[in-house]
Amino acid sequence: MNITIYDVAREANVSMATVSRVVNGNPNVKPATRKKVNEVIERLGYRPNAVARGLASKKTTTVGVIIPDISSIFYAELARGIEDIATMYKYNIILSNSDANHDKELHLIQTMLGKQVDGVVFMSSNITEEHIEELKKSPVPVVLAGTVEDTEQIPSVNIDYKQAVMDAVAFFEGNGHSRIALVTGPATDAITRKNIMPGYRESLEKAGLSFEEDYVIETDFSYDSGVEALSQLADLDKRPTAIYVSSDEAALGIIHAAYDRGIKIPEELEVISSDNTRLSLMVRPRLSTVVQPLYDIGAVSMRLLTKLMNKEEVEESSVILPHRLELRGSTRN
Amino acid sequence: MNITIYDVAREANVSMATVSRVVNGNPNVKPATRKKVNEVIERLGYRPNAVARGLASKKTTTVGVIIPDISSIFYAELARGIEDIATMYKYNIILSNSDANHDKELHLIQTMLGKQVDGVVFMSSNITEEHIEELKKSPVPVVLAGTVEDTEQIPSVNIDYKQAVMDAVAFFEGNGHSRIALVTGPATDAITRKNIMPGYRESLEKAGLSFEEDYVIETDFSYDSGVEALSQLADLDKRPTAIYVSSDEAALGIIHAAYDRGIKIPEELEVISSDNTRLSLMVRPRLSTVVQPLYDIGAVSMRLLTKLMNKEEVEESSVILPHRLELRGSTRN
DNA sequence: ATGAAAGCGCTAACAT
DNA sequence: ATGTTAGCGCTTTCAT
Repeated sequence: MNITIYDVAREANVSMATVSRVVNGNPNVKPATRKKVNEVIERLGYRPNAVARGLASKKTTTVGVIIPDISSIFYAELARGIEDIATMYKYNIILSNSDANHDKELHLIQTMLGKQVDGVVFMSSNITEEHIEELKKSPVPVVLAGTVEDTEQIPSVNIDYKQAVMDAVAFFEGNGHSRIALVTGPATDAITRKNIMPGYRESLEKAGLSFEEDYVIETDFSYDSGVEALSQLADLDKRPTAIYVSSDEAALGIIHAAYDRGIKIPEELEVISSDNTRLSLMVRPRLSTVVQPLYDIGAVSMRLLTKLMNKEEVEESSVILPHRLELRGSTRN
Repeated sequence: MNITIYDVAREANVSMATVSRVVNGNPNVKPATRKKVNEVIERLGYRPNAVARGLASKKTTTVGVIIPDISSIFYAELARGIEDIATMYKYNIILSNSDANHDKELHLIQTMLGKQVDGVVFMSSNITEEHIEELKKSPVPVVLAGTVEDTEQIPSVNIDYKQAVMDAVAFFEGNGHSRIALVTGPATDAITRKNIMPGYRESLEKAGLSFEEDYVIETDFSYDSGVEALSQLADLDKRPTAIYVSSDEAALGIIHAAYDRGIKIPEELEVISSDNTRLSLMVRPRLSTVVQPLYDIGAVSMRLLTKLMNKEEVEESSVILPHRLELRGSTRN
């Protein structure tokens, strides 16, 4: 049997209410009493039971984090930002991988709510109506991190993904390219579908360039799919001279596949990647990238969630963080 | 106010005990009753309160995971293994980053135990006596994942790190090298100190090679420190012709720094790395590595923990998983 | 400043 | 097969 507040109360000759006050830093305790109680706590090695506390107070100081895959470098950085801010505000995190699976996501939401989390940070590559309905029904606040949801019914933190692509394509155009390819994520990825693709088409149009079906390759963001993408692109009659890739890992695949084929980067092919994970520095030439502040997206999401949990007013619940182009060796600058 | 078991009981004209039985799949319920109760549960959208359940049953189906840094590729893979098996056994995970900080680790253990986790998976680069004492005092089982603790007082899952180095050095020796360098982690890293270093020295001795102070470089496992390590090594009068690196990320730094200096790999310099994270495939030439089954270490740790939590007998609580050498482009095979 | 007592929502005997 | 009841270890009024 563990030491309870009751044991402490008895040993210290006070009521459990007083022990509770001491433990919770309630000022209405005589210093002498406080001291005595603290001594007993120390001596007995009393450790408050957070579950009992949670039941009585209806607060668990725990937030749920639903993430597609923690072993992905991209999401791991987001998660780190989330966790750091959570810790700062004395929250713990229940972390679960969804593998971007629709049903798992829905199920995890239920599990988290069942565990009485005080809030949820939700990451997904594709939010459906069903998700939104579920999330809106949540008795505790939910924040989407790096996850788009057009209707803006759920608070979220993102960058302007569309503008990011447009910046990259504009850069390519400025460098005189007319054959600009796009290596994206899968069509199931909402950001790909709703932001990247439209941004790409729009900027081509703006530049007076025609859209070429062949210049768009869908990947699963992986290194291997990047390798494969380059090989498709390189085999084209009119091989593209610039590629925007929406994941660093795939970009590494592209760089290496180009290397294997003797295609010189950036002389014969310029590459701009997205994300700017540490991976972008772990390749030669180093990747020019759109800087997505992943850690910050996580951190700001969690910060926003703390405000929501605290019922503070938030001026804007759809936060757009700034992005920028970081030019390194994979482009001619 | 949320729907409680009591609301369901009233609506279904049964006692709360029956509702509890239905929810928990207790067979002692008439099918008709079960059906009725389930309908009410569905209609009311009843969701059991895990906190109340935890208080009453003294089980939270939650385990604590203390990890140095989830954004490190190495640990993220371990974490994924842990989480997958946890999910398989219906546990959730409270995940916290310790930054390998001694006090934070100790504090996190307390926090987790306060939250009444049913068990803990602990990862650390350096376990002290104090850790062991704390961990032994834990009322719930603890398993160390990828974390060495000589006294074997705490169950753990690892590979034979010493033998791994020795295998690598033996391979180098077989390839005719006599100038074999070691790029390790920091001296604060227990595996470095107690396994890697002794393994390195021992295999040199075995091979009749003398130990050269200059051939050992400590890093913080990072890419940049790998770059720096190579530059130190390359500047030596007797430049080493083979390097064993105990982290993939640092190994990439080494490969690229060598490339920048025009040192040909594997012709002029052979490199074997550790870990075998996906990083090892994201570089040219691809890294030959000691395969550390990171995901499996995590998975087996969690599996072991479930047995311990379940009070099952475990034959061996210090599990050593097999490792092997995977030879790729960074060595002459 | 301190204590008494009523829950929080559930599980787990124990009855029936 | 179902109901009754006593906790689980706290927080939180409400008294004093």
